[in-house]
Amino acid sequence: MAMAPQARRAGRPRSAVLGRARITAAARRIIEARGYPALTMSALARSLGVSPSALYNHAASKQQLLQWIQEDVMAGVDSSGFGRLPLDDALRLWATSYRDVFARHAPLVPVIAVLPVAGSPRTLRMYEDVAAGFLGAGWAEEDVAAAIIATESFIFGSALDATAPLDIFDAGEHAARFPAFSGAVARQRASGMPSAEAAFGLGLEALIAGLMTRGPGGPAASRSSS
Amino acid sequence: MAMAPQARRAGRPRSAVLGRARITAAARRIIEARGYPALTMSALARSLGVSPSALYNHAASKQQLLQWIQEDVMAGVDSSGFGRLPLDDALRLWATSYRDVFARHAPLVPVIAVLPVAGSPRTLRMYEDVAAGFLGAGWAEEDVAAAIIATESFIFGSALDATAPLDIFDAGEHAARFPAFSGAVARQRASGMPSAEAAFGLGLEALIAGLMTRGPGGPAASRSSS
DNA sequence: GGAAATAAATGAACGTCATTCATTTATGGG
DNA sequence: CCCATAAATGAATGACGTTCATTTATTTCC
Repeated sequence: MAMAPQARRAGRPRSAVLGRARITAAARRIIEARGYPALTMSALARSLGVSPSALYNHAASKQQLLQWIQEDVMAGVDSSGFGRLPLDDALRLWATSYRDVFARHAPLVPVIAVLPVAGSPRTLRMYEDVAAGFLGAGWAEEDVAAAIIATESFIFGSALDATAPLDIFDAGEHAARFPAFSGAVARQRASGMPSAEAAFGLGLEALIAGLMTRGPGGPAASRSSS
Repeated sequence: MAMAPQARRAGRPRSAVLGRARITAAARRIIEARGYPALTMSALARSLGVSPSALYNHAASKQQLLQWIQEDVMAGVDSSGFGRLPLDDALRLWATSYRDVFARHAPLVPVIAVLPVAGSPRTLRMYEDVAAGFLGAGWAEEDVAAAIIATESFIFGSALDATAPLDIFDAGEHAARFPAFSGAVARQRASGMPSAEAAFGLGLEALIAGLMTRGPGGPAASRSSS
C-alpha cells in the first residue's frame, strides 16, 4: 500500500524534507561516522531533524531502509571489465571491488544474501554485466548462474571474514595442542599481510583458475563452436 | 521490597537444573522446532521451567549462548578425511558437511565469522585436522592458513546463500531488460537443481581444482604470482 | 551439629529498539 | 475559500536482552 511520494497531482505539503534520497544519504553518514550499531531509526530521525515516526511515511521498515542502503552502496562495485577485459581479469576487478564494498558494510551481507534480486535494479544490472561476460567468453548458458552465485558466495564470506579481529585465529593458550594450525597461522602472520587479505587473494586466484578450466572446451560445456 | 510468602513454587530445591549442557540442548530443541527467531531468552527459560534471569547465572549473555550452540553444532562437521584420503577428497567431505551444518544454522554465521577461535576447542581441533591435511599433502606452511580461511569463506557464503528463497534470482518484471542473466537463471532452473546446490557444487570443484595447482609442484608460495 | 558461605533461582524492574496510530500541520488545486 | 492529501508529530506499545536486590537450598567448615 506504500505510495511513492512521487505522485504530485494533488495537494503538496511542506517542502520535501525527507524522501528516499535524503534518508539514505543521512543513514550512510551515520554508518560512516559511527558504524552500523549506531544506525537506529531514532538516530537517523534525529540527524534529519525529524521524529522517528516521520520516517515511516517514506520507508516501510528498517529492512527497507537497509535495502535502500544496499542499492546505494552497490554503486561502488565495478563490473565494467566484462566484455572489455579477458574474463579472468574482469572477474578479479569485479570480485575485489565487490568484497571491498561489503567489507565496509558487513552487516548488510546476511540481509542481501537472502533478498530477492528483483527489488534492486543496480544489482540486476551488475548481474547482467557478469552474465554477459561469461557468455561472451564462451561459457555454456547452463553453468553461468552457478558460477556467478558461487563467486558471490566466496565474496560474501570473505567480506565477513574481513571484519574479524586480526587475531581471530590465535589459538591462545591451546596453541601447543594444535601445532599444525598454530604454526600455519604464525607463519602467515609473519608475512605481514592480514590473514583476510591473504586468504581473499589466494582464494580468488584459485577460484578463478578453477573456473577457467570449465570455460569453453571445459568439462561441462561439451559443445564448443570452434 | 515485597515479602514473598513462603510455600510458593518460587522456592524449590536447587539441584542442578540448568548448566551449560542442558541450556544448550534446550536451545537446540527450540531452534529445531521453531527456528532462530524463536530463540529468545524468555522462550528458552520457559522451556526449562525457569525464569529468564536464572539463565544469567550460567551464561553471561545471549552471545555466549550462541557460542555454546556453535561449539555443539560443530560436531556435525566431518574433518575425518584429512590424512586418510587424498587432499581433494578430504576437502570435499569437510566443506560439504561444514556447509550443510551451517545452512541449518545460518544466523550463527555472522557471529562465528568474527569470533576468536580460542574459545572453541572443537573448532580448533577441526582446523588442526585441516592444517595437518594440507601440510601432509606437501603444502608450504605459509599458504596453509590462507587456503583454509579462503575455503571457509566460500563455505560461509554458500551457507547463507542456501537459506535464500528459491526464486531469489528471478528478475521478475525486469527480466526483459537483463536477458543474459535472466536466460542463465532460467536455464539453471530448468536443470531441476536448486541454484544454491548447483553453485556450491560448481564453486567447490573450481576452488579445489584451483587450490590443487598450488600444492607441491604447483607455483610455490615463496615464488611467482602476487 | 550448627552457622556461615556459596550457588542458584526469582520477579520486578530498566533501557533500547522498531513500529503503530490518532491527531495536527502545511500546501496547492478546483 | 475549502478541502483533499502528503507529511510530521508525539505518545504509546510490545519485544527483547539484561540487571539487581532478595530468597532459598546446598555445601563447607569449625
